[in-house]
Amino acid sequence: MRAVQDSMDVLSGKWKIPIISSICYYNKRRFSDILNDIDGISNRMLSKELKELEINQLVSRTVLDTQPVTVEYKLTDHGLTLRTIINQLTEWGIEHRKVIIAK
Amino acid sequence: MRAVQDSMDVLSGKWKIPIISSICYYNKRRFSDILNDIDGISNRMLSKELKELEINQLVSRTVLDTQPVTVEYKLTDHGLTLRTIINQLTEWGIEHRKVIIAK
DNA sequence: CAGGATCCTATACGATACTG
DNA sequence: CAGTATCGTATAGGATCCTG
Repeated sequence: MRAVQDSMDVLSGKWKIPIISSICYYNKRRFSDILNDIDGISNRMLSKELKELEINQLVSRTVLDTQPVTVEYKLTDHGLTLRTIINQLTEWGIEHRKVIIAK
Repeated sequence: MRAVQDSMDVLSGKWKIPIISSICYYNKRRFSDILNDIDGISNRMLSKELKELEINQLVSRTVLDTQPVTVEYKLTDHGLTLRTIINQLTEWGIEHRKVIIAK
């Protein structure tokens, strides 16, 4: 189980996967856009989680020379390897909903 | 992002995925065996998480008529649909470890 | 063996306000 | 716009002991 626990150490929590999903879906995504994509997240949490994802090399941060400043997030090559997992989790969420409602 | 958040509502946390992995790997698994499979989990947490997984219809519980009582956990059909995701998360954990160490 | 009860701590998370 | 600071609450989780 060790390997899967390593994954969850990085991906667990309420927001990591949704954040990665947002960036993945749009390829590049600005802070405020991610904030809007994800239902219920606060700027404090988004900031904190993005920092952790950066430390774990899943996400890269680029400050754009605009006025006012905007910041663009992308998935790193390593982050992109999560793509199929994200897609499957999305499909699974839809199916899961049906199962629970059916009961 | 809604669908992936639905998934994470059910799967998030430190232990759910490792628990599912353990049961999935062995097909059937007893309480004490899962306890041993997963590094660092307490019986309190295992009990609590299994109950939640049962409520979400991912796991089924069977009390065996032995002395003393043993309890066997299996994945439901719905739980089994997580199989490929679990496998990919396992592989990803291994790769992630390499990436982090390489840095 | 499989848990429940109790108690306690850590941290995840939320709300609001502020700044370069 | 993209955060940081501060504060407060809730929940996750750990340790230990107990029981049918």
